[in-house]
Amino acid sequence: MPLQPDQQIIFHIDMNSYFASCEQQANPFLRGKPIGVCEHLGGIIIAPSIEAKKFGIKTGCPVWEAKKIYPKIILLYTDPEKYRNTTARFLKIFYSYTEEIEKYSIDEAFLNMTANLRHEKDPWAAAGNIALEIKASMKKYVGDWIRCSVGIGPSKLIAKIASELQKPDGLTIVPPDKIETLYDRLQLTDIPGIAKRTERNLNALGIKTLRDLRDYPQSKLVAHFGIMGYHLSQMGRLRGSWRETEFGEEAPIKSMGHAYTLPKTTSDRKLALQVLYKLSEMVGKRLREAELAGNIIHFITSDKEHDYIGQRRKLNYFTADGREIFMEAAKIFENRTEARNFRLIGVTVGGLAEASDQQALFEPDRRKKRLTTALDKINDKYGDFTVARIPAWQAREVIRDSIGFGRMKEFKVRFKAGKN
DNA sequence: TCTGGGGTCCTAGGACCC
DNA sequence: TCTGGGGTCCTAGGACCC
Repeated sequence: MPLQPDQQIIFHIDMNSYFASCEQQANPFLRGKPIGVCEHLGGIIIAPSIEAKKFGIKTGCPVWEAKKIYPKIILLYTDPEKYRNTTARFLKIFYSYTEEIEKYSIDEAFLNMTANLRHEKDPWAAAGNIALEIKASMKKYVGDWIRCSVGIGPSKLIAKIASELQKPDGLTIVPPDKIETLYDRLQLTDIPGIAKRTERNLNALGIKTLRDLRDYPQSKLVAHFGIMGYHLSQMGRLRGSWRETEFGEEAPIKSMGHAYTLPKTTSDRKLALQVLYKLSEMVGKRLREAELAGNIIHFITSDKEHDYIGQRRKLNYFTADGREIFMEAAKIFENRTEARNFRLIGVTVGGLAEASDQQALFEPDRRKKRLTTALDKINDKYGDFTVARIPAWQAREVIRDSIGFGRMKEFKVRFKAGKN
């Protein structure tokens, strides 16, 4: 039966064990082997390969535990650029089918295929064939080891749920008349938007299954959860999803930040400030590259017990200057004297606007702008932190000592403002 | 050896304004 | 005499996603 005018066919395509697969694609030696991608060895496995998953190593498993489960696991550090390049390649394939794409994350996307299938006699079967075609193209142009699971349904929510049902290398089609069968297969936490916390709250109301949620009076959910109750009720009916955005529109970037987990918890405030300085410069650089500037500085730290302390402050100016970001974040840090032990340090800039729109507020000082541009050029050429400015305040020492911190190069270059 | 790093959205209270 | 009501902005924190 052809599609009704108001019906849609949405694909959700989700890469399997993405970061690990990219590594296996890049290096034949790793193929077919249990590997794990991590940020550092004291951390967690961000992406176990399909082979590692067979041993029971899951995403989020601490590295030491993974080693206990399978001592010969091959560990690799993340290589974001590699993953971004691979993503660009599979998106190119998707765009050859439709412009109506929502990039949901680095390894998944929604495709609105309605227009492609509108005139098919059996659009759902035809959808399956297109999915197989896309998979074949992926194998050919992206690589054998980048496998994906495709979910096809009448809405983003159903498509997303469908793609989860069969992994790896899956294909699951859920036409409208099959939605009902999902209730036998899904738990509350299989619905995107319902995680542990919400599940616990629902359980407290006697809601244990997705059917329970569907049959629970919406008015009672709203009375209990406020607007969330309405969304939960919709989720129980497998309708909508409040996080959905429009197809084809790039969502503007709202915040940009970096965080770093120290190898060990420390109470050394100076070290924490050094980390903060480096992170601030990294954020500033990214903002400038994106031609953005922001006016909200959000500093965050957590201790060994993962107790987070965060504080944000709105500035009366816009900035994309790492040094300014650092000084504002450091002010917040200095005020939070109750934070004594540090494991994680983070800084995020929000309230983003396009730098060109904010020119007057953003860089009132043209000399400073020239300086920033010149510094960026040098650092692009010779590596980050080849040159850095030292602010004339009490943290001068912090920044001076930061040169050489972590991956920074130990260059010290005298640099005068305005001469380049 | 004891849990990443990038984000988004929502809430709720207080300040402030008219 | 015994405390309006609506709106906006700001901020910290919670929950969730990949």
